[in-house]
Amino acid sequence: MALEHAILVSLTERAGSGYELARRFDRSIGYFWPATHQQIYRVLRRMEEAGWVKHTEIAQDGRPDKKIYRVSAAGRAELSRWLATPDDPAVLRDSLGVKLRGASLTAPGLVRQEVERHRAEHATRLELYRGIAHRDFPKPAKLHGRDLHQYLVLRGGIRAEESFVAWCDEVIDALRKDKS
Amino acid sequence: MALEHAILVSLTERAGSGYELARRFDRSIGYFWPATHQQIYRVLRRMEEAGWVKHTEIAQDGRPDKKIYRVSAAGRAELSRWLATPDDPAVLRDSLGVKLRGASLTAPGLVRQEVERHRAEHATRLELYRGIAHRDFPKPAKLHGRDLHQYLVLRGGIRAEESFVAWCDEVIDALRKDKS
DNA sequence: CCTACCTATGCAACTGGTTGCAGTGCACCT
DNA sequence: AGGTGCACTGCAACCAGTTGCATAGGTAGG
Repeated sequence: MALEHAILVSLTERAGSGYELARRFDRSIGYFWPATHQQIYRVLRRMEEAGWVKHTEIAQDGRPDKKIYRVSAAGRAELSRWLATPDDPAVLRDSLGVKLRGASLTAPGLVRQEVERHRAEHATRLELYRGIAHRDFPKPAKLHGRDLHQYLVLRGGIRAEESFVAWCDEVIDALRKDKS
Repeated sequence: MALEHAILVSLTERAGSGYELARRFDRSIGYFWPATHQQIYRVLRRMEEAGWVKHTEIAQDGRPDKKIYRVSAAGRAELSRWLATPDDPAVLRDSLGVKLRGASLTAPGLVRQEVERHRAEHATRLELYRGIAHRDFPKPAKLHGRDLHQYLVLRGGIRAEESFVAWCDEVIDALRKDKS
């Protein structure tokens, strides 16, 4: 139920079209709340019906018209309401855990390879996050307000990936030793 | 798409009814792949149609009849196939990140309180996991095969919760300092 | 005695998210 | 000239997961 609110946060920072939102999600919020353009379009329409956003059509030449959405007063109110409402902590859900539990039901080494694959992908994402942190927030101690919040979210991504990679290493190591 | 496979893993370890599976999910696999009894019943029926499991009805007195499911040869084959198929790494999806990004749009301290709440819940879960690890796996260095795999999954949960709690502390600290 | 919870299964309605497809026109590369 | 890819919107079908409810007898506690 937070996609609406993720969109409200993003549109509050800066108005934009569904397409632009999808790009933004790909590049930043989406690292922590993924969404496809389909979903964004659908939710935007629903949000407009609820009166949380309104759009103005912009004709462009050379490329399709676009609809720029901006947050209404009702949308701001809804966002405040949501920010003040506690919600349940997110749960872990990773098929790699299931595979690991079933590891002894297949060829030795097979699941280890899968763990290695995941490790590599998470390490790549970690590097991506670290790059963003380095480029966009070179002096984290000086940050305040919105910039600080954005940085802290990124820190969450970095920590999550770091710990995932470390876990993969522990698993790979243990599986290697177990086989010998 | 892994619920089927989580069930296959669990039923391979030991046959059981839908209800029992739901209990087991609550107590162990479900920490890493949550599922309600509704979903389990529905998926079990689908799996039986696919020929992956079959059930035998057990009449009980005093309590309702139950259907004990066990994995068929086709189910074992499907599980092997799945174990050998790579899948995409799980993505982070936590509304707390969205709230943090919107923190400056509301009263100072409000989002910090929510982070504190989440910290407390994750810390509780961490203690739960540590307790299980301590009780069920007192000598981790000696583990092999299935026990080792189960332990490693638990380690993943412990690491994830540890890193989440540490992140919360970082966030709480930074938000406190920012306000002054 | 009454309430509340446990075992055990299940239906129905809904919400959220994914996948595949479709159309338009420009820009770039070969 | 032809293909790929980007910008921009959207429909339709599907899959996965959640929530609320129903049924039914047993056991434990106030």
